[in-house]
Amino acid sequence: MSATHTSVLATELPRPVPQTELDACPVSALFRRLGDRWSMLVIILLGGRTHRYNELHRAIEGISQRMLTRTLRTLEADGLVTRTVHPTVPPSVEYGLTDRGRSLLVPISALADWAVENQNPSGRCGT
Amino acid sequence: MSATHTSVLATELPRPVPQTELDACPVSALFRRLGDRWSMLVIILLGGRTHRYNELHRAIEGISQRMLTRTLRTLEADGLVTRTVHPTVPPSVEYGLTDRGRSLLVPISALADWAVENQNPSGRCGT
DNA sequence: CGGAATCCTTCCGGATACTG
DNA sequence: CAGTATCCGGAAGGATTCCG
Repeated sequence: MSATHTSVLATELPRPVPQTELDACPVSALFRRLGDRWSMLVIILLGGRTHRYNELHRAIEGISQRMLTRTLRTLEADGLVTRTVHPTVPPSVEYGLTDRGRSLLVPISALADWAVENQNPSGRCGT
Repeated sequence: MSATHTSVLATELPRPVPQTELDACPVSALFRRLGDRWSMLVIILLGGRTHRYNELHRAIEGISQRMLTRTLRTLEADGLVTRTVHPTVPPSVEYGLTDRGRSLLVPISALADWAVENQNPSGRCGT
């Protein structure tokens, strides 16, 4: 295919973003991933026990159906959350943490301890 | 002050968001706070040694001046980063971590270990 | 009950230009 | 050198409606 042409009309991108090693930082990527509005709250709630969809919806209080579904689906795709559909009528869907999800709770709780001691006062998670 | 009037032309907000206990979760708030595009990278870089402004600007490569300044100022306001102005000419500004900032690196590194083992392969931070 | 689809607003963050 | 000021596009996320 005409080899390495590097013509003036270059096909290469006009430097959209040089993230060659930006998101290569794993902990930065993880913070970005879980730093959205709801992911951490869902993980912490599911860390206690499994929850059904509407159970999460009421427990979090303020999340929209749209965002609850999106958050759960993304966490599932990341291998942190399990989704179990019970084919009853009406349907029942139960969410929980995977082994990886539970293993994440360990460093999370270390960070939580730091947050409680160093940041805002009166901190509870609503669990 | 005409007591609790609650007039029809109420001055109160139309329910902006019921975050009574949403951001009350300290670890969720911390993730939100550090889950932006640049904060973690800046913290990690400053964890190695102090840096001058343009030093950070070149090291991160992709951050705009606007966001670098904003990120540093917010981290400073949170008591995680120090800002030292040397009144030379041309001016020189040095950034570093506070004691609190360094203490944060401990639980961060635990999370970093988890991220390296469980998430994306080939992870380095560019330090 | 547990969503999906659509619309609409807010805000994060990049690009650019200028300054002490 | 170390910022500030302004403009602007895209992504995040809420509200509402409809569906199996």
